[in-house]
Order: sequence, then structure tokens, then C-alpha cells
Amino acid sequence: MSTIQGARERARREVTAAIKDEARRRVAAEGAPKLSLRAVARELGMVSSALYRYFPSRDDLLTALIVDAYDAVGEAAEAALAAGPRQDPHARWVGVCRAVRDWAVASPHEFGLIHGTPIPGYAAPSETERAGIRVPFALLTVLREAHADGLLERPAWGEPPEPVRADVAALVAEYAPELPPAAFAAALAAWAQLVGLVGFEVFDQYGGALTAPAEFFEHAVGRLAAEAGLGPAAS
Amino acid sequence: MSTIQGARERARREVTAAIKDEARRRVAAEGAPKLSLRAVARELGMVSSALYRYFPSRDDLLTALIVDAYDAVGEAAEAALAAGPRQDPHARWVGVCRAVRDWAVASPHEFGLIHGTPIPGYAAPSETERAGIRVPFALLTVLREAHADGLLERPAWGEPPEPVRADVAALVAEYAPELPPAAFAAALAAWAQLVGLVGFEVFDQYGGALTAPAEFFEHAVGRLAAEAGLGPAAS
DNA sequence: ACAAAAGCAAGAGCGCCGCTCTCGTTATGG
DNA sequence: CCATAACGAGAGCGGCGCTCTTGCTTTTGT
Repeated sequence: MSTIQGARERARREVTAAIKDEARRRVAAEGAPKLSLRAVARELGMVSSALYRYFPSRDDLLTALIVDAYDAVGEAAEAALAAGPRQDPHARWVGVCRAVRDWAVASPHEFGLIHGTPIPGYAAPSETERAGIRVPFALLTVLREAHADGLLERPAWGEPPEPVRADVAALVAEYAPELPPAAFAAALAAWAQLVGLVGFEVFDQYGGALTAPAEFFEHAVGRLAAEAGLGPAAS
Repeated sequence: MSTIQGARERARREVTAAIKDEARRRVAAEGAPKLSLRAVARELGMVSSALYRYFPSRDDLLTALIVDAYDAVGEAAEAALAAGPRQDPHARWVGVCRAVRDWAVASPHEFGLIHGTPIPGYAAPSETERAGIRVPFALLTVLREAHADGLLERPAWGEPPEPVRADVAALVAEYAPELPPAAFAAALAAWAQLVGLVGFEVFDQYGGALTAPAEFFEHAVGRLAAEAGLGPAAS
């Protein structure tokens, strides 16, 4: 307590951050499956066993990267939500989607971490769930505030079939009691479809057929908004 | 030539198949990143080096599994295409999508192989591309034949913006000269969105909120069809 | 102020991995 | 029949995740 408070703690934070940074670099270069603690340690000038003072296992290091990625994309989505004009929910919706896409295009490997193949037997810790919910929440918020302002059209979706209605009813009760269930169902599907669109672009699964993927995405996502009950701008 | 023709070749085919089967089992159990040649060889009662007579590297074994997976889902989609009633393209479209979903739900790890995180620096061999095109082709065929039969409505999509139009025009010219570009663009987006919907279910990314994912999928995919210009059955 | 406790880096080592090379053995085809 | 090619087995190399032990330094409690 005599010296600066927690010189050791600060050093620990810095080393932890350096490890994650280097790990991110290696994931980008070699892919998550080939992330090697020894290589990270080597690059940082430490011995591999020292790394276990900061992360109890390789999987825990990867989990930390995953949580960071969820938070990064969640933050981007929430920033777009805050910046989007509440009086034009269609544009706001598209803005949130675009924020997700732009983040994914800029950080393809981080996107892969959170939307790639899951590892069998790997249960995401609850911390991951908290971070993972931010993007769909942002989409939901666009719908909720549009509904509150009377700007949400009746979605083109018919009422969902019975077993789905029950699922959605439970979700609506928990997260958005005032929202029509059909709109909630649309948001849920839109979230999955948004990830599909982004993933195809980021993972290059269109087979190089698109030279203007950003515009294509924008176009597709505008339709997604319309499906959820957000018509194009009034004027 | 004195003995049965190619006893050796047949043995080779059988061993190759056995290796792939065991590898598939291990991918299902442990995940693709942890697929170990040594473990496969051990389970098959051979020594690890013998395996290299059949696959030049671990990545080549994985690639073989990927191609097989593409062919399996492609075959499922084409079977659904053949079975779907041409006079009801909406039902046919939903049928193809359902075939993809059912296959993915039954073979989640194979789905992960083809739609999971790509490995940096890994270029899919051309054989993969050939197999990977079968599902989108099936979707496209539904649209083309519906159009030929006068059953394709003008898609709700407006005309795509300029740079997209050029991309789509090139694709239309190559694959479906008679199809309206807007319909082709819708099919392309629908493909990505379909994979998003399937991936969310298979990878359990809805967070356990859906107890009836099959019905939810059906519902969502019906809307996808409508967007592409295939209205619900006339009845 | 000082001893106990806790945090830390380093090294050695275990078992597993992908992959290579060599060496007998066996089937193939001219 | 015999040269050749395919094959299975074994040893071995470097790299991996992870553990354990050994000293050293910072923090903490009295």
C-alpha cells in the first residue's frame, strides 16, 4: 500500500491483455483450432508454463476471446441503436444490422469465434450468454420502441403455428410484454437470418459471385426489416 | 488378372471407407479440431503411419469428409426437389429447405464441417465447389421451373441497387437466363438466410428458447419462399 | 520492521499429436 | 518368374497441452 496501489495488479492486467492480443493475432493467422499456448508464450518472451498463471487452460483463453468478441459486436450494435433515429425505425434496424456486418467484416476471425462450429462438450459459461444476448436485444429494442411510437406495422407474417406460439409467448412475457408475438417471432428469425447473411459474406461462401456484398447485404436486410413490420422510410 | 479383378483395389476402397467412417465418428464425438489420425488408426487396429497410404495428411482426410458432407446434403436437397410437386412451387421450396434442415439436424457435425468457421489459408479444392453448389442449385431450380410454369410472382423485393444488379446479371446470364434478376437475388439471399436459420438451430444458438424449432423453421422458411416470389399454395 | 504468505517465472517432464523414413512382406503385371 | 509397386509396422523428430517442482519477488499481517 506504500507504493502505487496494486503495481502487481496492473502488471497482471497488462500481461493478461498482452496474452489475449497475441492470441487474437494467432487466431487470425492460423485459426482458432491451431491456437497454441506455447506459440503465444514464445512470442511474448515467456515460458509456456507461466501462461497458466493467467489462464487455467487453452480453452479458457479461447473462451475469454469469445466473450470479448460478443462484447465487441454487442457494443457496435448498441452504438448503432443509440445513433439510429428513433422516428425512423426502418433505418434504425438497418443501421444495427450494418453495424454487425461492418464489425464482422473488420474482425472476421472474431466473428468466426462466436458463430462458427461449436466444440462438442463445450458448454458456454453464463458470462458468454450475457454477452451474446446484446445483439438480438438491440434488434428487439428497435421493434419495441417502434411499437411504442406506433410505427410498427402488423408484420406480414401470419400468426405462427401453435407450438411456436407457446415458445414465443414465453419469450414475449419475459423480454417484451407489450410486443405482438408475431413481431417477436419475426425478430428471432431475423436474427438468425442476419447471422446467415453476414456469415456467408465473411466466410466467402457466395463463391466470389458478389463484387458488391455490402450493397447486397443492405438490400437483403431492408427486406428483413420489412418482414418484421418496419416499412421503409415514410418520406 | 488371374484372381478376381482388383482384390487390392477393393480392399483399398474398403479401408478408405472405414477410415472415413471412424473419422466421422470421432468428429462427432470430439469435434473436427480434435480429430486425431492416431486415434482413428488405433481404433482401426492399424498403426498411424499406415494411414498415410490412404490420406496424405490429416487435412486431406478432413477435406474428404467435407466433400462427402456437401454431397450428402446436396443429395437430400435434390431428392426433395424431385419429390416436390412442380405445380406447387411454394411447397416444393419449403420441401427443399426442410430436407436441408432435417439432414443438418440428423448430422450436425457434418453440417458444422461445411458451414462452420473456415480455416485460414485453407483453399477449398474445386471438387468442394462442385459439391457445394448443389443446394443453392436446387433452390434455384424451384424458382426456374415455377417461372417457366408462370407460377412465380413478382418478388416483393424492389429492384436491387446498381452494383448488385451487375453482379446478379452476370449470375443470371450464367445459370438462369430466363429468370428475373430480382428473383435470383432473392434466391441468393434466401440461401444464406436458410443456412443461418439451420445453423442457429443446429448450433443451439437460440439459447434453448425454442421447444419447437422444427415448426419455427417451417414458419420462417415459408416467409422466405414468399419473398422469393412463391406465394402460399393456391389451394 | 520483519517473518509468513502469496504471486510469479522458469525448467523438466509426461503423454499425445502430425508427419517422415526405413525396412520387411505381399500382391501385381509384363 | 521376377522387377515393381503397394502396403503395414516400427522408430523417431519436433511440437503440443498441461503438471509439478524450484527458487525469487512482492505483498501482507503483526
